[in-house]
Order: sequence, then structure tokens, then C-alpha cells
Amino acid sequence: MSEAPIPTRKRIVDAATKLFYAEGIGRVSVDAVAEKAGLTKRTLYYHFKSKDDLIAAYLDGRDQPNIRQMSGWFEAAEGDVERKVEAIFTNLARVAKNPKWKGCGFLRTAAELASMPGHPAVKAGSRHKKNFETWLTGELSGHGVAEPQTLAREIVLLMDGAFSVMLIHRDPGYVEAAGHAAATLVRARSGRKTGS
Amino acid sequence: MSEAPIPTRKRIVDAATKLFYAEGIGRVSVDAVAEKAGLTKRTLYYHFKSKDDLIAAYLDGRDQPNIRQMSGWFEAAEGDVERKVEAIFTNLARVAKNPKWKGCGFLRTAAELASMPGHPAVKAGSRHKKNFETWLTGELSGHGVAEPQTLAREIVLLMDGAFSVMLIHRDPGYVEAAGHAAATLVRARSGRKTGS
DNA sequence: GTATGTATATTCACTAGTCGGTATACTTGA
DNA sequence: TCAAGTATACCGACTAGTGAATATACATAC
Repeated sequence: MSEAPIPTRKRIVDAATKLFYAEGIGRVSVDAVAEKAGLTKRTLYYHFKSKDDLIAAYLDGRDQPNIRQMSGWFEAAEGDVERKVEAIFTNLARVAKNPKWKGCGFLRTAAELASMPGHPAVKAGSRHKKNFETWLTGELSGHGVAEPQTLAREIVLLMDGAFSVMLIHRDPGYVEAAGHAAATLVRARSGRKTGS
Repeated sequence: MSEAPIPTRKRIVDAATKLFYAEGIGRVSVDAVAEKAGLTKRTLYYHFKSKDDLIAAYLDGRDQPNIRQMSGWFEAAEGDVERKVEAIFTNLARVAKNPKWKGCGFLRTAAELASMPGHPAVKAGSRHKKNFETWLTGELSGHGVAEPQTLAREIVLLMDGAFSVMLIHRDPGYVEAAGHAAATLVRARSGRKTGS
């Protein structure tokens, strides 16, 4: 009763999530995922028709948890919308110090699949980023910011830039710099009605 | 006399550059590079001690050409510094429409090597990004912008964000949005002496 | 000028292992 | 009895890297 038997499929996705995020999709074999999930490769291929499908499932499973984390930081922050936006970056800079942190799984996967634009995993990444942008637009709009759609996109660009640059320099100062830039952009659209 | 025989090492790096950029470092075998260069793998290993070294050489070779392209766009643009900065993004959006365009090779390589932070290729990428940031700082400073160092870093973040997001959405609108955000940040630091 | 020594540059053939994916058979629960 | 799920064992293709031999160029010695 209390021992809910974790479904095989979920065990596989959980194992794939840990390995793919930690090492990158290209450096993790299907055998490794099966072993981590505690079953054989044949069983994995019973539940997923290909590695590509498994990669897409991995990213689809990260969509909502990721957005929940960001929105949690946003809501927990005190102050006006400018402070709330900056809080996302502050928290990001904090967790990025953990050696287990390896950037954004969606962006890294898209980078690995740059030569396969239509790949299902890239599409999953695109959906996630759109979802996040839409959520942020709504928050900005609710706080009376001018041109929330444009601003949300600019903030997304700064955030994804911070993710990417961090993988090169490993310097959280870049995340904080992105947070300040985002705050500057929010300020430029607060109080005023339009910018140009 | 006029027939300068292209050195073997350069032929190898040229072949590696084309393949690594087009497919990603993990999807290109050493055999494939050797074949493209028109020699055997054993010869390649005579000139490079490992694939990792070859990857680093590929990125080192892209440092100056990349910066020259950016500075070329900057210098060719007419108008004030705000327009010149935006011109970089406008040109970027243009070339990004070419199907051969696969984002920033430095960022993509760093993403693939996220689990190996000290990798020589990641260091090469870090050097390049620093070089670009330094160049941009100098240009901004020369145009009398306040806090050129901070602004340069913010623009770099927007640019690298645009590179990364483009690989997910394949929508040049994001590059243009990044250009507008960069222009907004430049404007916030023009005419004034400081921002905070 | 021609024989010999030596460093550079290149090739063929190979190792030992990994890759994604599958054919076949077995177990288990309804 | 039968279908869903799992296991063993295997496939052909590919992987980074290497051993041993060889070709080429250019010295120096005679």
C-alpha cells in the first residue's frame, strides 16, 4: 500500500535525466541509462522506441519543474517587479556554484543537436522556452510593466546568455551581471508607458 | 613559387573546423577529419597528440577571425555607438538565416564539454570570449560611454543568449530583440555619467 | 658527387572496446 | 491461454588511439 511501485517508464526517465544532464546526451549510452535504472537495455527499448525519443522524454519531464523553480524564486522575492526579476538571477547565481550544476539542459541539448534542427528534443526545448517566456510575460503584465512581451523576451535572452557563458567562464559574476542588466531593462519600462 | 603548398597541419585544422562546426565535436570522428583532410588518421595523430588537442586547435584558430568579423560590422555601421552596437546584431540575424549557420562554435563546444570544465577547448573558448569582451570594452570606452566594462559584459550576455536561443527556436527575431535590448542598455549609459 | 646518417612525415593494419539496436526466449499475472 | 514485460546474448558499425614499417628531405663525410 505505502510501497508505491515506481513505474518502469518513470524509473528509466529518472535515470536518463540524471545521466543526460550530468554528462550530456552524446556522452551517455543507452546501456548506461538502463544500468542506472536497474534493468536491461532490451526493457528500455520496450518502453522507448529510440534514444532520440528518450532524450525528448527527458526534456519534456523537466519543463514544469524548471518553471516551478523559477516562479518560486520570483514569488518569494520581496519588493517591486524589478527586484523580483533580479531575484531569479540571484538564485541562479547561487545554485550555479554547486559543482553538479551544468547549465540549462534544454540549451545544452539544443547545442549538441545543432545539426538536427527538427529533432524532437529540440522541439521539446523550444516548447519549454516558450512556456517560460509566456509565464514571465504574464507576471510582468500583472505588475503593470510597459511592453511586457518585449521585455520578457529580453530577459529570457539575458538568462540564456548567462547559462551559456557560465559554462565557458564558470564565473557567477556573469549571472549577476545579467541580473543587473535585466533590472535596468525593467526600470526602463516601469513608470513610463513606452520607450520609443 | 606561386604554388604555396598548404602545410599538413593547417589542412587538418581546416578540415576539423568545417566538420566540428557543422556537426559538433562529439559527432565527428577523427577518421572523418583525416579523410576530409586527405590523409590517414595516423598522420593526423603525428601532428596532434589527441582529439581533445585538435578540438582546442580548432577553436584557437577561430578566435581572431571571429573578432575581425564583429569589429568589421561595428566599424562599417554609420551613426553613434548605439547604432554601431545594434549593427552587430543586425548582421548576426542576417547570417543566421543561412542554413549552414549553427550558432557559436565556442559556446556549442563548451556545452558539449560541460562535464569537463578544465578541458583545453573550454579554456580556448574562455580566452576568445574574454578577448571579445575586452575589444568591445575598448570601443565603448572610446565612444565615451559610462561604465564601458559593465556595459560590454551585458552586451556579451545578450549576444551569447541570442546565439543559444537561436539554436532552439531558429527564429532570427530573437537576435533582433537582443539587438534592441543592447541598444536600450547603451542608451541608458550615454549622456549620463553613471547609472546607480 | 656520392655514400651514409638522421629527423620529419606518412602509410597500412591493427587493438580493444563502445555504440544503438534487435532476435529470441523466459517469466509472471490475469 | 495469452499478452505484457523482462532477460540473455548477440549484431554490424563505429570509436580513439597505436605499432611497425616506410618514404622523403637534407645534412655531413669522404
